[in-house]
Amino acid sequence: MSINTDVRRELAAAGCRVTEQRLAVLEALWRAGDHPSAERVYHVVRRSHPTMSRATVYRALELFASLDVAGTFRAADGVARYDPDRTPHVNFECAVCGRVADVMDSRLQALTRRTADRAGFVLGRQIALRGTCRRCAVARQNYGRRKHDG
Amino acid sequence: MSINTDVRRELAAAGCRVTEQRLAVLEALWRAGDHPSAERVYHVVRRSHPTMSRATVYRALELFASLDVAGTFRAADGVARYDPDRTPHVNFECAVCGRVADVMDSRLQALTRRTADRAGFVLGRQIALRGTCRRCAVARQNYGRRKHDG
DNA sequence: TTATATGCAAATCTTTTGCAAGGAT
DNA sequence: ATCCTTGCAAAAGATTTGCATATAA
Repeated sequence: MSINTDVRRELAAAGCRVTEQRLAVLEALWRAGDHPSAERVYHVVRRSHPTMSRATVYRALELFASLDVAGTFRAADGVARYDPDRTPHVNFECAVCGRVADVMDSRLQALTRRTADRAGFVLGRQIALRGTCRRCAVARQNYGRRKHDG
Repeated sequence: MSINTDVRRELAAAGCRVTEQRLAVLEALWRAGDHPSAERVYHVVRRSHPTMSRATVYRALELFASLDVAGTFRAADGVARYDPDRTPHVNFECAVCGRVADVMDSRLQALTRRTADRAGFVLGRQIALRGTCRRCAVARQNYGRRKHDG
């Protein structure tokens, strides 16, 4: 049971058609590596499907996200990012540079889910935490408090 | 020492000028209530300053965020939100409707910060967790798995 | 006085949408 | 045969930017 097979099943269950384009977007999402934007997926998919349009890529990614075949979140710059990895894990997102670190920590996951539950929230498979990566934190320490650069 | 005074100091320390507009945006940010967008702050500030431009509001909010006078994050819809509350707390953000629940949980905060530290991340005063609020989770259960609505 | 901030309008950038043609079931 | 998808181009919506003018320090 490949991912491909799983997705075919998901699509069928949702009454959606299995098209060449959707499968290509899915593959590109995996190939694209680390939490790619729609634009990045578009460029990767273009290598094998030079005529595919942006609209199709955007629509496929949105469909995958709605079916929970892919995860999605907005980076600090407002651009949507997609994540094909549906294993439960914690994402630390850097609010400055956008870098994302995947962390498996079952204790954090358990406590987080319990607290969310008390607050009336349900967390998805991916738990997202926004912060600043050490590199950006250091850079900010050195230059940040001096002067706002207009 | 009012917030106003604090911000005057912050601005001065950064070499930025204290203007009528910036103070008005700050006040509107507090008045606007729950995690407003720039557009919302603009409308609130307009009530007292009918000639102020959107650009000024956007610039002021960005400045406040960069000085850590306000918190900022992107809602699921890609729109920037601002938060004047700089007390350490956890924000649960609903990825579907955008609702945000503020939670004070020192144990979660402590564990989260410790884990972040191990992953090479520094968390800000606000820790953001993305999930689905119960209302949206229930709605999804009822309608979600049926058919993707084009 | 002098660098910084504002207002306006235009530009930019991501994402969405209407519609006719193509394709899956 | 039917209804979903695609591609294209235009639209939409948020945010940013260039520039002349106004203003805080």
